[in-house]
Order: sequence, then C-alpha cells, then structure tokens
Amino acid sequence: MVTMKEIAEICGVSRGTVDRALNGRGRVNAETAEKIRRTAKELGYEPNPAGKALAARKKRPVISIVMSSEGNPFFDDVKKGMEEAADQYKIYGVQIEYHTMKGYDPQKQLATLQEIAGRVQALIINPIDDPAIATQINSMVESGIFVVTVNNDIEGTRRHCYVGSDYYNGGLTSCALLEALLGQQAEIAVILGSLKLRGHRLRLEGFKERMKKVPGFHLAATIEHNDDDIYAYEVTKNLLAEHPEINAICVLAAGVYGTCRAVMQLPEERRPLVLSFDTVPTTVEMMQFGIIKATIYQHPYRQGFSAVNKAFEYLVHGRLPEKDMCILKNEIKLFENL
Amino acid sequence: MVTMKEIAEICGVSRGTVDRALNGRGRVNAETAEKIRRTAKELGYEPNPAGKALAARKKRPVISIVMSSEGNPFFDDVKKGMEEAADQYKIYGVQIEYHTMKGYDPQKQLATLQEIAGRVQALIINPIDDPAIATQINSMVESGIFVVTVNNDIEGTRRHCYVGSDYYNGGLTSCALLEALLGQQAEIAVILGSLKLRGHRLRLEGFKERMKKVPGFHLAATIEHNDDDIYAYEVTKNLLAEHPEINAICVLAAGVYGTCRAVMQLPEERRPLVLSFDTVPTTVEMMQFGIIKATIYQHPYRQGFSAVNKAFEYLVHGRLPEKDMCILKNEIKLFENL
DNA sequence: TTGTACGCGTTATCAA
DNA sequence: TTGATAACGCGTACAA
Repeated sequence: MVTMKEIAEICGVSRGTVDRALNGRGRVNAETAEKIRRTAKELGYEPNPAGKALAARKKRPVISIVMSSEGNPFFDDVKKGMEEAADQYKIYGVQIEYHTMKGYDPQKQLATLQEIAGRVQALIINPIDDPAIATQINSMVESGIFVVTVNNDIEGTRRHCYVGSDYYNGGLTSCALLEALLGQQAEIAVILGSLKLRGHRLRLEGFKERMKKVPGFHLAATIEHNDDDIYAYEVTKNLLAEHPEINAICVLAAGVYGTCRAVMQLPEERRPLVLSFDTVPTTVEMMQFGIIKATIYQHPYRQGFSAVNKAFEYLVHGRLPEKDMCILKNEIKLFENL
Repeated sequence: MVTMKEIAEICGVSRGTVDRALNGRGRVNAETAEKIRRTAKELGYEPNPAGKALAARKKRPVISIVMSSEGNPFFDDVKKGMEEAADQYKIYGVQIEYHTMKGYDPQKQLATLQEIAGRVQALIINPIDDPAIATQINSMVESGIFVVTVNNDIEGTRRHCYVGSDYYNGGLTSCALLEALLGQQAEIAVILGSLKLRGHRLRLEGFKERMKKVPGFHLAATIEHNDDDIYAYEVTKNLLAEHPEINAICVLAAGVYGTCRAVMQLPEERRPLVLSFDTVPTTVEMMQFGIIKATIYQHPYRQGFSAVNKAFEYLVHGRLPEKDMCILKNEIKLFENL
C-alpha cells in the first residue's frame, strides 16, 4: 500500500505537488508531473478511500433519486435497497433525497429534473422513455452530474450506468419456462402494461424470439392494460370467454392481480397456466393459491442497493463503474423458493 | 453525525477521555464515564468507520479461510467473491490467507485449525461435519476469534454466523420443480454425494417432505456416489438398465457430469428428466445439450463475498452480524437465464 | 511552480 | 485519572 507521502519522498517533492500531479489540478512542472505519475504507476499507487472519505466529509454531496414509484409495490423493495445503502454510507456525508411520483407523465418528471439540476452531484433515475427526458439527462451529464438509470434504461443518452434486469432475456426466459412447464403445444395470451414502455416492448420481443423455437406455440392475443388492475381484470375476463382454447397466460408486467382474479372465476380444470414477473404481495398471494405457477424475479432490492452504491463510489472515491451496465439476473421462482 | 470531539466539548473533557469511556479501556472516573456514555447515546453517536480505518491501519488483522475447495469447481465462484471482497477491503489493512484442501478428512482440517488458532483474528470455514471440528471451533470462538461458517453449517458450535443456502429448502424446491415440469406422476431416482454430509442429508429430507404432497411420485432409488464422477457414471448406467421405468433424476449434489454422461447413452426419447444443483461448467454444458432441464443455484459468489464481509465488519468496525444466519435464496435456472 | 499547514475522526502514547 | 499530542491518507487554502 503506497501513499502520496511516500511517492513525494521518493520523487523529492512535497505532498502537495504529488496531489496536483496525480489529480491533474495543473500548476505543476510538466517533467516532475510526468515523473510523479510514472512512479505512482510503478508502485501501484491507489488512493485510500478512508482518507478520501474523511477529507471529503465537509462537501456533503447530494444524490437525488427520481422514480415513478408511487402506487407500484415493485419499487418498495428497490427503495428498501436504496435506503439500506444510504444508511451504510451516511458516515461519508452523502445526502440522499427522494422525488417520487405517480404515473408516467414526461413533463412532470422533466420539471423535477430541471428543479434539481443545479443543486445535486448525482442522479438516480427510473426514466420515462421520452426524448425530452433524454435531452435533459444529457445536459445534466454534460454539466458534471453522475447519472445512473435504474430498473429501466433510456436510449440516446450518455448516462454513466444502467442498473437493472435484461428485459429481452426476461422475455426469453418466460417463454422457455412456459415450454418447460407445458410442453410443445400452447395457446398463449401475453398481457402487458403498455407497448410504449421500453421494458415491456423488449420482453415481448424476447418472448416472440424464443417462440420461434417451438412450432406448437401460438400467440392467441397480446393485450395492453396500462398497469391498471381493474382494466386487466375486465380484459382478461373477455379474453378467456372469447378464446376458451387459451391454456397459458404470460403476464409480462404488472396488472397481475387483475388478470388472476379473472382466471379464478373459471372452474379449476379449465384454468390456464399463469406466469408472471416480480414478487409483489398480491403475486405471492396468487402463488399461494396456485393460480400463478411461477414468476420471474429481477432482484429489486439489489437494484436499489447497487444504484446507490455506484453513485457513492463515484462521489466519494471518484471511481467510475467498470461497466456501463449492471445487469441483475432473471430468476425463476416457484412458491417454494420465494 | 456526532463525533467524539463534539461529545468531548459537551462533557467538558478531552477526546482521549471520551475514547476510553466509550471503548471501555478503563482508567476513567466512573461518573464522567457514565455521563459520556449517556450523552453519546442521547446524541446517537456512531463511530465513523473512515476514521477508524485510518487509525486502525497498522493493526493488520488476519482473516483465515479454510475450505475443502480443491477439485470442486463450485468453490471457484465462492473464492472469487471472497477475493473481490478482500480487494475492496484491503485499504483497511485486512489480510487474508487461504488454506484449501482436497477431500473431507477431519484430521487434516483439524490440523490446519490448530496451526492457525493462535495467529488469526477471524476464521471463515467450510466445516467438515465432525465432532472434533466442532470442538476446535468452539475453543477458537472462546479465545476471541470471530468464526463464520460458509456454504455448510455445523451443529453444536457457537460460531458467530453461517453464510450459505437453506439445504432443506433446496430439497423442497427441487421436488416442487419436478412436479411443475413433469406433472403428478414420476418414477424418481435421487443421486447425491454422501449421506454423511449434512447438506446432502438435509436436501434429501426436504425433497421427501415435499414428495408427500404428490401421491403419484415414487422414489425408485437413492444413490450415493461420494462426489466421484466416474462412479456416478457407472452407478447411473446400472440404475437406468435395471429400472427403465425411471423418468426423473434429481442430482442433489455434485457428480452431475457422470450421471449425465450415463443418461446421454440412452436414445433421446427414453432419457429421463434431469434436475441438478449449481452451475459449474460441466453442468452448463449439459444444459446446453438439453440433458439437464433445470438447475438450482445457490449464489456462490455472494456466499464468498458475504462471508468476508461479515468478518470485515467485525474486525474493522466491531459490528457483530445482525442475524446468526445469512441465508441466500435457492434460485431456479433454465439454460436461458443462467 | 512549489511547499506548508490544517482539518477530517479515530486510536495510541506519553506526560501530567 | 486525565489531557495533550502525534499519527493515519487525503484535499485544499494559502504562502512562498
């Protein structure tokens, strides 16, 4: 473990000079700077985070979290992960503020971003898929704010990192699971919130791609319900009445409860197999009743924890994430291993 | 965020006194000590780890890791988790030493433990299930060493924490998965390493317990292969010849490859469904070939990382684990979501 | 362009 | 029984 002090002694300069050379703060002779950087490299110098943390303590950097989490129980665990991470890092003087909202109105999210833009050092956002948001994110990155997208990514931005699941793979996995459970023949209904949402689109693409390997799979219907349980209930009820041949329902996003309530109205022997995503309380309840056979889990707690962790590592230690994607695996859960 | 300095000012004493009072180093007046402790509590004082790390840098505590990992690829990921955690913590001056061995000879592990007993501050062990080991662990705990069992627990000890999966639940999950994939009828062979190993026993118990819910499930054979692939191959071959009615094989531990090679010799339409545990390279290969339908994953990387994390938290911050068990979930993997 | 000095929170040592 | 002081590694304001 080499320290700046040691490097200073070796190079015959003061600690201040080493600091300026290594951190590119200018005001240092080009040759000596070069020499310092070289010896630092040779000796494998790495700054000690503990020292950094102590010194950076008075800066009190602010991490702002912007999420459309209200009324969406999936985000309860994401937030728990964020809070526990924040708790672990509070001694470093990092401050965290939450901006939660309900629904996916781009203007509303944009307004929040504009409000915080000049005030925060890092942004963790569950972005709404809209050009105005992308533009705003880019301008914030430009101005030196560290940006992490969480749970959903947004294209066309220079955000530093995405933390979340691989939606396309989630669709693949859902279809593969269906094949494993049901065999080669199925009349399938796919239910999702909205094709306007990038994640839902990607899951559907993955699902369809995997379907190509199973000639006996037929997609009887694809339904959008705008994340509304009541609407999902009505639509599913009509669907099952019109298409009694359906023997599999894959809910690729939210609205799980409404769909399940519709399925429960059928006599047990006529109920289709139901697959879902996530493990919100109502989903767990439906697994307990045997209505949902299996669900795909995308580690919400770890998403929240990792997102805050990336921001923290940058703000306190100046470390950029190794990869610009932190992908958490899609896991399959039966009731037994929830 | 209260600091010792602030407490010192409030109580009208020096930082040194506050240090002695709060850390029970003696040599401090009983009344002032009490006063200091009270105000610290009132103000919610918590020591700043960054300061601690800096100050404790020269102590260089040693964490010793004892594992029967050689020749067992499952532990590759466990070790990777340990190494990355160690890397993250090296600035705190923690030193890590590995003692790996091959096989499960209690005397050999005991000798290692006796060698390190007087020299280390923490022990992370994948314990062999033997009374002599239990006794030695207890005596080490007694002498102030922080002990974490990893991947396998051992009964009758006062180890501080266990990090690993729930084996009983793994058995439950394996059987539930079989039911989901195969329906209510199955002639099953269960294959495991050794009933002398606690984890294997527990998985079998869980499996049998879950079987009670499915009257059509019949356990045709239970086979031990002592974690030897060649032996597993031979035994499986004989088994399949004698019991052509077997349509499901659940490998509850290692020997997966040998079993699969035997299954591959059958014509495709006569091959039983195979379930396994873990995702070692040979298992992944067999999933690619479609021989193994699904496998149960117990987060080896996170086991390693968490175990080192617990030891670190104790040695550097003096924090005991909140719970004496850190259970990582059993996850179900198809080839698609590996 | 370079060096000095202080502060961050904790622990350890030595002097009073 | 106490207090003062130095040290740990880094950042920074200020002096030279």
